[in-house]
Amino acid sequence: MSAPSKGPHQHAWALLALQKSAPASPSVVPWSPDSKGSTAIARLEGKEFEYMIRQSRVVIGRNSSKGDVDVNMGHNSFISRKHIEIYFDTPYFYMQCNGKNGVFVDGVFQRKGAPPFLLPRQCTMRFPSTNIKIQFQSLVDEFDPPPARLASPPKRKLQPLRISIPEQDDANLTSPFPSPTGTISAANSCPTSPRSYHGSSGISHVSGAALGRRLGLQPPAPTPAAGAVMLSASGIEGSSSADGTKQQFTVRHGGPPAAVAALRNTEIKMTLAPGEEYVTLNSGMAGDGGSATILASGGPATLMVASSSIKNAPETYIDASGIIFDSSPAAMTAQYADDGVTGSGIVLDASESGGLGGSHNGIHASSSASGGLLSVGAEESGYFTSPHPPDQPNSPPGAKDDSKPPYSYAQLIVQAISSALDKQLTLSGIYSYITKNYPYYRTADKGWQNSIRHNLSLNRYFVKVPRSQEEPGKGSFWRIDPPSEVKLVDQAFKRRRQRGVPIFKAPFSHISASRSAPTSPSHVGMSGLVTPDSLSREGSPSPSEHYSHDSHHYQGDSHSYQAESHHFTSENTSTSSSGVHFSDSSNSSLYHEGGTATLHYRDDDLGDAHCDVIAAASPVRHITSQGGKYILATTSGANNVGTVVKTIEGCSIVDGGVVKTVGGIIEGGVVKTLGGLMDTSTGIVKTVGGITDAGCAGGMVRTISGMTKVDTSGGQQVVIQQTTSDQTPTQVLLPSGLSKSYVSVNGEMRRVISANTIGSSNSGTVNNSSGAVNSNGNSCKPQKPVMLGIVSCGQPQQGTPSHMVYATAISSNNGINSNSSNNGTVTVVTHQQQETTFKPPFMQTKQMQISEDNEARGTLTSTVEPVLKKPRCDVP
DNA sequence: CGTTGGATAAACAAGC
DNA sequence: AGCTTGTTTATCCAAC
Repeated sequence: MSAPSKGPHQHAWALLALQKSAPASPSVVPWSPDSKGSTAIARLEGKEFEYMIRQSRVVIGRNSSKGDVDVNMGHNSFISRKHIEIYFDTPYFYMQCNGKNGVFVDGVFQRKGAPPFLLPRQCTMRFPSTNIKIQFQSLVDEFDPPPARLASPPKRKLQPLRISIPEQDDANLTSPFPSPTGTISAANSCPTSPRSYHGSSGISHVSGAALGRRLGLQPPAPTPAAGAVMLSASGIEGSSSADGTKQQFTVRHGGPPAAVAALRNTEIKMTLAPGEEYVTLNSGMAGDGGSATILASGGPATLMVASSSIKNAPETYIDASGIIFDSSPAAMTAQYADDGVTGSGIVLDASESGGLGGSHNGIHASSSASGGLLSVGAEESGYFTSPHPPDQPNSPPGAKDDSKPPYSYAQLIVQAISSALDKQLTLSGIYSYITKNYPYYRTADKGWQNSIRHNLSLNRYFVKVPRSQEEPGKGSFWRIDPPSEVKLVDQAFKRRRQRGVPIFKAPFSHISASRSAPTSPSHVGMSGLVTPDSLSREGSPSPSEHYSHDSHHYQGDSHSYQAESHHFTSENTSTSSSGVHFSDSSNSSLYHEGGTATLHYRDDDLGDAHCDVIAAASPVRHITSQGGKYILATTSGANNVGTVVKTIEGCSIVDGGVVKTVGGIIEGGVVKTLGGLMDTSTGIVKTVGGITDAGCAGGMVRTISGMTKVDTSGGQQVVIQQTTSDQTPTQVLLPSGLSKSYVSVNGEMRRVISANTIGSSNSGTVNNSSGAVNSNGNSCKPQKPVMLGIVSCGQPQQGTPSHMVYATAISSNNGINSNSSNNGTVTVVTHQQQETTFKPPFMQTKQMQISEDNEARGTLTSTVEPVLKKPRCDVP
């Protein structure tokens, strides 16, 4: 190899000649072994320091208990202890990167373990995921380095990543549920459920996350010119024009799908594999940042990101999470047209973390008009600029070895389910996901499957969705309890300590130690997942906690259940390794000080939810993601004073002093939902953590913290028929024709399996004192409603037709119609029949007032805790 | 030490 | 009958 031999054992340093320095340059000095230790041979300059290299080898990194380095870059989790070594090997300087995140040298990424890199006389090194830079300048200029490795960085083609990509064909063959449409599931090509198709045209969906993880090609090296862009969407080969103003990237992929990126003055040419035809980039954030969609169907297409949008929006986020491939070879060109926004560009960030999470962790591209530097993170473990602290790596699924993955079974299940396009999987689908992505389980005996089933049954955040009767297949679908889903997904890839394996010190342990809401169901265990025990065993909230709700403990039996509400504490999640990528093209100081932030999310007495971001010493730049919803805390761009928190969720980016929502929607600085949906056209909150019918507009709230898929055309609505006697179960009445719909019953997904028709004569039992009148004043009495069926806990007991009915649905003013001024009250009533044979687990009433000002004011009162999952019905 | 989180095993039932 | 799916109980272990 052309790289020089390692080590500074040189004997020819005396050959160095005296040099005169340019006036504006640091002094260039002669160097000889005799002068070692006294004469600087190179200079390192950081933002606040200057270091003269006088020895043959310097180590740049961060000090630790294991010792100090020569150049301490401070405590930054993105910098490894011995991140870079620079050594002098006559007559050149070389750089060896040992930092897990690699390093950028003049914008060219150097991965860990790469051969020694011949440093040019002057260059800038930047630590990935940070804006921490070091200028290197050789003071020994007798010999200019040959233009070896830097001669044509844009065209340099590096080794492809070695990624273990499960064989798709094999997967499809072995999948118990091969997609009827040839769907490639979101991130891992894991088998999808029979319903995991979108549309009917055989479109395959591949998330950006998948792209970032799975594609194995070296990103093109950017030019270091002003306004340079860098593309790290893996799977893209790049080339650049000589002047660096135009780059072209061609995506090739034989098996895995391709990545796409859009960059200033950059064409992205995608050559789609057979069977893949077009690609979409979906954008919809950042104010008027607009939507960028590529649809290259059978021919080239161009992504145009209107630069006017760039001008008007400091940051434009392009969510390329849903990249669609179809069925014939095609070429697509994505182009970002720059019409004068100097220095602006688009940062593409193909998040890896939570990559199995599918579309919610897609590619996010941001651009800024303020600077030319673009950082990009289409990240691959150990290769790209990892979002993960070096000490806390997060390997993607698709384990590269057969060792046991560092995830609990519950995490694996969450990974699997969240990877499915429709966020549900059968048991066998879960199996397949695991065996597909973690080879360990291919060879292990079947005990792990038992454990998977055990976890599904035991953990109440896994909810079973029965199939409809006419649907083929065995077993139910499993989902993640919607109120918990965001958190669980966010935690699903956090490595946990392997049993018997010593653990490194968590970089943010001081945050981890702060357990803000120990009684919360969101309590995060070591694996980051809520466990039944944590939900049931823990005691009352500590008085010191800010957790301000009423007691949510049902003390009726040995189980004490916590309310699954919309308040939760992010805890250490926050902060760190959950896979948030922060890309910033500004030249302002940039920090990733996850350790300085504590994120508390709460419902305070006013009913407003907000998160206090407590920044210690440094501006917080990097907080958390919650199920793919990014919360970025930054210093303000203008003057670096104060903390500006940006919450990015779906379609809103909001600056403000506090985080407004976690997973909710903010508009104009006003919290609109607490993780729910809002009709963005009218600003009317539709749900609090729930779902309305599609698009919110004109729809009705269907659930609170649940999900329904209900066609509400025609003004139909869900009606709850509440229990009026011990002999009558609570029923959820749905509009007719909903035999394949979902309803949320106390947070549990249920499919409508009964087509029982209840005549309108039943209206007398509808729990609606006013007769269920919709916004138009018309009767909402359902026409031929479909009875969901008896929603009961466990098996009906002999002689007691319906114990423990947990029906949760919309009652009363259940039609919150955007056309109406009726912001209404959504009342959720769960009724517990009392029987002498067992204790009622709870009687719960939730009220959520959606106020006139469209701010979500979730006031939740619970007399006792709801039993949300796996309730024991046979308690004697 | 007790508690907690998690892994593992196994009994058992229901349904295909 | 055998398998898969799902529930439940029990035990063990390591970390806290």
